[in-house]
Amino acid sequence: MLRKDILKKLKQHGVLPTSQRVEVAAILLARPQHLSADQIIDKLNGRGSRVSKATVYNTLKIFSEQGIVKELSVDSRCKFYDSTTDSHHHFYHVDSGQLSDIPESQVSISSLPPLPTGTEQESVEVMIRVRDKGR
Amino acid sequence: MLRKDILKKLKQHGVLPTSQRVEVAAILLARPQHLSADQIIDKLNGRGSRVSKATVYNTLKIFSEQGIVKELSVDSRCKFYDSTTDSHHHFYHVDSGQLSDIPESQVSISSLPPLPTGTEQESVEVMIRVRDKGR
DNA sequence: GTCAGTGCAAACCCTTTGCAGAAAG
DNA sequence: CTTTCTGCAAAGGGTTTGCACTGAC
Repeated sequence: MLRKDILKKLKQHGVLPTSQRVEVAAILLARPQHLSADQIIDKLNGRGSRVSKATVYNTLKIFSEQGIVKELSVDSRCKFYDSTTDSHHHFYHVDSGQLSDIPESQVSISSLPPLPTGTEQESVEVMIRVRDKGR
Repeated sequence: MLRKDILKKLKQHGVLPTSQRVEVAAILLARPQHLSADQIIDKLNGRGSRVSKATVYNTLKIFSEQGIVKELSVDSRCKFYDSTTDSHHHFYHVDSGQLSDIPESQVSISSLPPLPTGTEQESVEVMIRVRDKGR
């Protein structure tokens, strides 16, 4: 994603594009991926950017509140931030903790239960947990 | 669940049924439900049981390792322990953080993607996120 | 100038660990 | 008796908060 498009995206979502926010966005939005705050901090350090830990956390919180990224709670140890905000499904590799996307089109659900009274559906997500063969 | 059946269940899973473990099991296995460690501690205190925080955590860890309960990571703030260990699906009420079960039979998935090479399926779980209507 | 964003460290919360004492087989 | 479990307090790891400083409009 080009810097120009990142600036546009942040503004579209009502987020002031400060240099630190653009740096975080440039890493996370580079491709469809799932990164933890920690992984993002490592990547920032790797490219010589100086963004403090707290700012990364604050930025990710703002991004997910504004719908720029999607927060995932798969592992109770840490949150993951998904650069793909559309509804989609995931493989979760339990041995490595690695998440990967499954396009919505590759899963079809033919029946669902009625929703609890007074609620409306926000999303339906399928998680396929996999492990290394023959463990 | 009767105390006698709890003792049996713990033994079946190779867990020594100490009094603290039986107390924790009695609360969690009372009905199909999802409780956090904290909620269990509150309930123990409420009924006047004296089980330390660390012991509750250690006990829950042992229970989930031995398949007596199922550990769920829905909320990154805390783990939930599910008294239903069979494969099943969940509603997640995003406003309240409340989880509820969906029997496996009420969801049918008609197509799934191929698994990543070298992996085997551990489980397929559907999470339906719902929110209060007209928020 | 004013208001929002940043950096740092300290605070926080849930969970795990270490160790001495207690209990189970 | 030996091994395992318990309780407490302290450590741990990820995340959030408070506050002075900096920077944007």
